[in-house]
Amino acid sequence: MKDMNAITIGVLAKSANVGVETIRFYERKDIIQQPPKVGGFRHYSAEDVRVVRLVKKLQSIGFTLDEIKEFLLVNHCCSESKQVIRQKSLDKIAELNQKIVELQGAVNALETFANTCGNNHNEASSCDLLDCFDNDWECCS
Amino acid sequence: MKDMNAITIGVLAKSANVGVETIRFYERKDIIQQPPKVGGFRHYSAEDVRVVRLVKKLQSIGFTLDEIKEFLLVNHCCSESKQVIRQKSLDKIAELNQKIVELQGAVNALETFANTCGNNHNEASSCDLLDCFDNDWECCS
DNA sequence: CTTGACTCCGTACCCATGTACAGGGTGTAG
DNA sequence: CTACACCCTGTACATGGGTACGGAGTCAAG
Repeated sequence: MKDMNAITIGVLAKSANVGVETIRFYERKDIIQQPPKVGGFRHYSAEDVRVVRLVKKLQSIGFTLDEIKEFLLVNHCCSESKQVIRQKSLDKIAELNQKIVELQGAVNALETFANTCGNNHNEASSCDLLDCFDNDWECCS
Repeated sequence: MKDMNAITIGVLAKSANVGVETIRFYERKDIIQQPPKVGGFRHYSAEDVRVVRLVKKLQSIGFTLDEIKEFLLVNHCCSESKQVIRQKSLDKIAELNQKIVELQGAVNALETFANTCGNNHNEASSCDLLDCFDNDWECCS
């Protein structure tokens, strides 16, 4: 008798909007734990869906899979480990804030570019990408 | 008689903070133009330094090399092409603004995490990454 | 004229992050 | 029973963005 509410790998993949192969890939890489198997099939919990979604979220804000692995590993651990991950969080916050500044600079540069260059038909406009981006904001990596 | 101020590939690489191989790689990929050669050696201009730096800047704010290539190609072109790149700039601005919002959400989540979880010695603290990130902000990719 | 730092080209290799089979098993609906 | 959708393991391939290496040429200083 099959539990129709069972979260199989396909269901998990769909819920987290990734491919089935990606889930298996994450398990091979120890980013997520392989769940217990029922009849040879992986049997996930609702929490696993949240975990995979978190992985994608962290990835989209610039974490590598290795960093994500570390965060997830330490997350459920004892408090001395938590101090480690707390520091990493603070570092990451600084990094993200730096990135936000950088992106804001890029938005400004692109706006200048779009306004002064693409917006008119003056072929001799002196503005080009180099000039628009040649301000004093720096890229961080 | 060698011009000691000549910008060789090594000088360019150092000025732009990349490897020599990276420059050659960019030339193979037509991201930057191969400069005239003097005695068989590539001979760059000051503008080339700006170009390579721009490439790294654009890359760091999320452009792929293909996108960068396109931007650089169209940049010096006639005005109908400029309308194309102008639209692409506007699209990119929207994308970056979206990313800024996302990063800001991430900063908030990480701050919550750092404050409520790593900051005390309460092992039973219910807070974990999942909870901190489980708000309604979405990741865009 | 030799040595050392630099360059050339071409090709092969590397890492991160997946994606795609091949060849098989399982479970339920018709 | 058979078809079908799904799952398994293992391995190979793909893509973006470099990085390294072999074997050879160039130049200026000692």
